Amino acid sequence: MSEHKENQLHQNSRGIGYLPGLAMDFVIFGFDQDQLKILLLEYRNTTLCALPGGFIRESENLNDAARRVLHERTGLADIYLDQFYTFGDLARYDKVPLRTIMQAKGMNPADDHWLLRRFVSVGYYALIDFSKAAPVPDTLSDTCVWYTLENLPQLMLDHQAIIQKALDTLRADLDRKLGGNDSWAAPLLPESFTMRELQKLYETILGQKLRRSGFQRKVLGLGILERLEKQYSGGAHKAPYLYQFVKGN
Amino acid sequence: MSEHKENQLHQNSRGIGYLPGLAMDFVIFGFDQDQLKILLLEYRNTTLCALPGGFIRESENLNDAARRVLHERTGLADIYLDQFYTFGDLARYDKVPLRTIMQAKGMNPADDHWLLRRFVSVGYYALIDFSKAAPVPDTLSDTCVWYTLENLPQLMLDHQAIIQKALDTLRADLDRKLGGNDSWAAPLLPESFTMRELQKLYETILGQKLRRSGFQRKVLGLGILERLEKQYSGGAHKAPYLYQFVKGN
DNA sequence: TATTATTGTCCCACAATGAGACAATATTGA
DNA sequence: TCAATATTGTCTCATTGTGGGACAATAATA
Repeated sequence: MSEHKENQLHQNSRGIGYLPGLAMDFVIFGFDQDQLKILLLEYRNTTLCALPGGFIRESENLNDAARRVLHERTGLADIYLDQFYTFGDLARYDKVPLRTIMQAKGMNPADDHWLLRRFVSVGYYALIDFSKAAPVPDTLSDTCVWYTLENLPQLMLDHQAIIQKALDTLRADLDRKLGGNDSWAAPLLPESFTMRELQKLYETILGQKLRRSGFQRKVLGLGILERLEKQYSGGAHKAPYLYQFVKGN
Repeated sequence: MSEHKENQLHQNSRGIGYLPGLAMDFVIFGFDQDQLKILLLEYRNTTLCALPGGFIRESENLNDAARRVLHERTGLADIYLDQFYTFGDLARYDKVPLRTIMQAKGMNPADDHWLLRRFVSVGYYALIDFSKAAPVPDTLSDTCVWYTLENLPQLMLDHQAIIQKALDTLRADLDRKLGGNDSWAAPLLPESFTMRELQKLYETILGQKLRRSGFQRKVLGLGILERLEKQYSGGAHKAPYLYQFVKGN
């Protein structure tokens, strides 16, 4: 829930107020070396990790706030961003780890400190270009770290469940998103890529192997790929074609 | 937005507080006479209609609040309920119609009255048994009225867009929901029904005609229907079988 | 120059789907 | 009483999509 954010007061020093009780959490996916990764925040002096999150300014659209926070955390703009669920269980909110973090930061918050009150959190997931991201931690956390999906650390609150839900949504929407003529996968891959790389991406997101011929047949049939010249530099085998997503349709 | 709810104060007379700035809106679907209908609230002395909505108590899970409000508005429990999107645009919130409604109720709210402030609203849609619902208006509205989808009146704020989004989600999820062994369609149909009725329901939700033989083949193949004896009472034609959803799986 | 790993393509069996044909049969009305 | 009518249950056929693998082509390596 991102209750850990850049300003320690609900009304920051420049007088910009945030909506009370409402937060956003981000599941930021990147793809590197055949692995799907997620950006997490770590807190020094604690073993706690959390999803990046943020708050909504009083005169800011919810989705604009999401883009703003994502830009602040990754340095990236024009991101593929999807709102997937809003988490509002009471049980999800546990004061203890938050207090631990704040105390590790030298704070001694009262029981009714706004950061310790209940939050409802809107979940977004984003697909970003791993190679272009320049992750920046927020003021409460110390580092941004990419974690592999299969190797996640202990997470704060219900962040594990949020990631699971994001992944479920991403998987369920994969095929439908492909049908559309929007190359959602573009940020996860280099400018041009081989069919194998694209298939690996699919397999990693879906968590299952796909058959080579079937995958090629299907994805080429969609007409979203443009075939380039071959690449003569790979391994000890026939050179694969390079592809890129057809632009601007 | 549902900023129009049972208590005029954010802290009601019994001292139960609500989360500030957060609301829920409901797109309540019913099915009657081959038509998909939506439950709307009307305000006397105004031409305004709105979706039913509600607020979340300070110590209440978000999804519990949704079930509670739905029960208050329809008298029904154990409802099929799906959270589909959270609406947080500034533009969606317009004070003018709300003030009109409150004034029609004899109120004269100050500019910073809590009901006139910005709300973020979590959208839910529900599928309910039209014949068993006993709609009850809230304190700000005067009547509950079922409207046909194709014949919606002018709606407050962004409620038209909320309905559209709910419908899009419902359509997109139809087939996936079928795959699961949960008979989501049950509340929309009588206890037992003919294949034609089920097909009509599908066609109405999807907004398109389906082929008879294909529909039968597909839906029977799912194994979610139990065939009963024939019904001898219909029109001037061969009697159709009756079906019901197989229970408890 | 032979080996090796991987690629591009093709093939076949089978399942799913689109579109329709046709006999069966309650009710209606002559 | 019985033909007409509207609808139903089922079947067929062509077309398309999918699972699973075969096979030759070929860039690097040994």
